Amino acid sequence: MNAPDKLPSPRAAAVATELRAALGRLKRRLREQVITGAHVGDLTPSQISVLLRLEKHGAATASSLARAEGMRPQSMATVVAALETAGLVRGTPDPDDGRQTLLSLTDACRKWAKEGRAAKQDWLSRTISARLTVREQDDLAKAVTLLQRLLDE
Amino acid sequence: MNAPDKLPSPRAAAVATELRAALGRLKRRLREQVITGAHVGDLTPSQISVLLRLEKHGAATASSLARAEGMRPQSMATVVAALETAGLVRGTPDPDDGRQTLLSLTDACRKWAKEGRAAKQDWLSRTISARLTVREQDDLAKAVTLLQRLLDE
DNA sequence: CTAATATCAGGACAACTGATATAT
DNA sequence: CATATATCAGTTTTCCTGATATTA
Repeated sequence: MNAPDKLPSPRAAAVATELRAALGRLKRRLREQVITGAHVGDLTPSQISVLLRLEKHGAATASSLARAEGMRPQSMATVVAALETAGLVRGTPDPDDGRQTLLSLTDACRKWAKEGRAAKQDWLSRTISARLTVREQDDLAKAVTLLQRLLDE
Repeated sequence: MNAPDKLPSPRAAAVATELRAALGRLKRRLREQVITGAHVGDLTPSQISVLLRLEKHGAATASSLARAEGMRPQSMATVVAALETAGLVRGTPDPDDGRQTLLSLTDACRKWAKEGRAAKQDWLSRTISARLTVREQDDLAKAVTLLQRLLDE
């Protein structure tokens, strides 16, 4: 992959700095949208992440989700509770292990995601679509996979 | 640029979703570092953003910084206060307008940034350097400028 | 008894809103 | 007086830690 340097290259440091700055601004912008817009499509990043994971890897317990997301089980419980009241996720007790509650997407959620209704009303999607060329959208997508690799440690 | 569609493309929606998810995880990881590590290099994204802006555009008031960052003046005041106690930023009263306090980087901050000492001890920089090829770092940098364009509205 | 899961209660942090003082 | 800046105080959100019950 890369030379196993102990010290980051100046380039890496610069990218990291700019990325941090952009991160803060993006976070504020997203929250702004969540608060002002009454759109269902504007879920918190944590909630989105959980839905995505359930869709990709199937049903899971709250604890395993918390581990996967690098979050405490108690925090994940809050996220899951929100998704349950929104009707996007459903919990069924595991017949084999009474401690666990298996979480899965509801049909309503699948339909909702498939139709893309959520995303289309979403500020970030709209902005990406409006201000970036298709080529640039590809670049951004590639960068996101790079980010995911960093986060999977 | 792009076709002025009212509805985002499916691609844009997908990128937005993944980006949101990555955002949440990255945010948690960064905070973790800020808390555990006593490194000076680990500032909050807001603080980084302010330093970057002062370096690029020169001295500014807290209010103008707040406008530029899309933040409330009161919130910015907290950020600035933290930077002042860290000795990275200094406020001098505007001789022409007694209401304003002009903020500028201290020499210590410039030196600190120039040496890159801050960034080199930083988790994000280290990880980018260690887990991404130089080519991929370029891709990431390009994507960050795209993000900045989105945020400048 | 030990380990894993779920849940309740309280705390820290960074943003927010509202209100007030001061200077132009 | 009207406007802009700075600041004080309280609220919200999302994560955190600690403690406790339940079940395998």
